[in-house]
Parts: sequence; structure tokens; C-alpha cells
Amino acid sequence: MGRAPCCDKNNVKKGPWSPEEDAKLKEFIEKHGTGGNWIALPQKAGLRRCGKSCRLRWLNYLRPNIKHGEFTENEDRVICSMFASIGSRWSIIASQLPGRTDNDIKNYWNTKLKKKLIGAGAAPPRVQRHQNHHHRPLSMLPHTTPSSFYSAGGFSSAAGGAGFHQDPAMPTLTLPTTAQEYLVSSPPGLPMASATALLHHLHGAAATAHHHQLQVKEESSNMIVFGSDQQSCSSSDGMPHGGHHGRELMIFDGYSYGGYGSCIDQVVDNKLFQQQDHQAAQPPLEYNFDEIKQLLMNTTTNAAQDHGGSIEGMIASQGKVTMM
DNA sequence: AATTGACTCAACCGCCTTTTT
DNA sequence: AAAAAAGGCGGTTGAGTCAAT
Repeated sequence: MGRAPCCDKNNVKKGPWSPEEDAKLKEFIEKHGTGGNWIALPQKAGLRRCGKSCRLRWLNYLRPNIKHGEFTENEDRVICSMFASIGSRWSIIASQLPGRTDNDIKNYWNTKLKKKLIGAGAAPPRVQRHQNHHHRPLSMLPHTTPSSFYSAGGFSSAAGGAGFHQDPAMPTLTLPTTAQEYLVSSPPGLPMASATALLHHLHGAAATAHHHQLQVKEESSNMIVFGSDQQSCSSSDGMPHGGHHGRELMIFDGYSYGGYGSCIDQVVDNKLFQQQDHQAAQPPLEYNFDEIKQLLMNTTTNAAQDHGGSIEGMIASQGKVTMM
């Protein structure tokens, strides 16, 4: 049979953590670690909390090296880029942002970044408290000629073009830093989400909670793996024994994509060949904010679109996809 | 000074996947 | 192989805060 119940829900405290509870949890974990068992931890630590609650508190707030506060422009770039690529998979996005938690990024996206994108080019919003002048609104970002982003081959062409084609007439979302570097160092056929892909993805997103589970039917050079080999603060990485989080990369059609700064590695015969380290280089940020705005707007009204419109669907239609 | 409304973010909820028995 | 718990994750909520009126 299975294991003992997770926790006695009648006997656990809910709501905000007190400083005393924080101290207890922190002290216990620093002394003993999680022991690989969050469920048993609160009892051992003398806390009347659910194990899941302890885990969340530790990962999102108490653990060392957590970054709180302002997101940098570069972090904005990474978030936008990855959101466009993979959607709301915050844990994966968090794995690219050392010190940030998935919860943080999710909150930041939902409360600020999304609004920033939607609000870009429109009348300025009412003055907000804690006004964050650090983040440049998209309307102030430099723009380039539409469709520059896909000039190197695009998402559809080389992969066989199954069901996803970049319309040359369509304005192109030039994704920030990572996507650009991705493009610049990529041969034709290297996939990256265009605005169209983002649109489709967003349409499908709301109606497909837990829709992102990608599977591999067979191993081949056409696959996708996400993540990085860095320490991250996503919820998953607090579990060193958790199992499936080793070095993770996104691989597609023979190329991989992973790590903060987004190295592009060529994959030949299942071996990675790193082409360059982009950690330092930061090309200009480019957005077609009108389009992003449109995408975000449409999300709310077209949430029920079928899964076939999701980026995973498009990716899957072109190559094998895997999560590792 | 009081009220209102927007905003933030920690924490909860529920579902899916993985692991254990 | 099946069942159930644990782990993990994304969506949502609600209390607290603060600016505007």
C-alpha cells in the first residue's frame, strides 16, 4: 500500500508565518536539512504546519541567496523571452534566474510585467506606489524593423513546416536578449517562438492548466529539454534528492538552449557542443510591443482555444519533445 | 482625517507526476 | 501492477499597504 497521510489538516496552522516559526524552520533545516521528507519535517522541527507549507516557506522565502525586490532589465528580458518560448512554466523560468523563485516570477509577471507590456504605448497608468522606475516601459524600448527576428530562418521553415509558418507580412516579436542571441548564433531552422506562436500559446494557456507536460515518444535529435545546470530557486530545486532535476537544456532540431545568458549548443549525435558563452553580451532589447500587447489582450478573450494552438503543439508537430 | 480603490505578494488550493509500498 | 502518498507546480486568493480623493 501507500504511505502515511501527509498531515492532519485539523491540526495544522495556516496563514502567515510568524518570525518564531520562520526561525524554527530555518534552524532545523540548517542543522538537519530537509531529510528528504517534507511531510515529516514539521513534526521534527516542532512546527504545527503542513509539510507542503514548510517547503513553500523555505523555498520561497527562507532559503539562502533568495533575491527579493526589483527585477533587473536583464531579468525582464529573460522572463519575456522564456514566456514567449514556453509559456507560464515558472519553475523553468526561475531556473534561469538565480536567486529568484518561481512564485516571485509568477507574481512579478502577473502584477507588473504583463501590465507593463499591455500598457506599453498606451496612456501612462496612474502613478503607482513603489513606482519602479528601473523597468523601462516597452514603449521606450528601441524598435527595429518588423520581422527581423525571423530573418535567419524562422520557426517553421527548416523543421518541415508542419503547421507553423511565419507570415512575412506579420509584424514580428523580436524577443529579448536570449532569443536574439539564439537567433544570431543559430542556423536556419532553429526554432523560437514568434509572436504568432506566443499568440497561439496564450490562447491555449488559460484553458489548459497542466497542459505543458511534454513527452518524448522517442529519442532523437528533435527534442526539447528545459532548464539549466545552475542552482536555481525554483520550487523544484529545493529537493536535491528530488530526482529529475539534473542539467537541463532545451534541445530542438539539433540545438540546445539553456542557462542564464543562453548559450547555444549544437547537438550532434546527442552530444552538446557549446558555441559561445553569452553571459556578458547584451544586444539591444527589441520588442514589437503592439503585438505583445495584442497577445496579452487576446489571452483573456480566447482562453478556450484548442491545445493545437499551443506552442507545444506546434513544437510537437515538428519534432520530438521531452522534459528531463 | 476618513474613505476608497489599486496594488503587492505570501500562502493556499488543487491537479498532475513521480515514487514508494 | 495497482494503489496511495509525496513531490512539484501553476493558478488564484485575500490581507495588508498606500496613494488618491
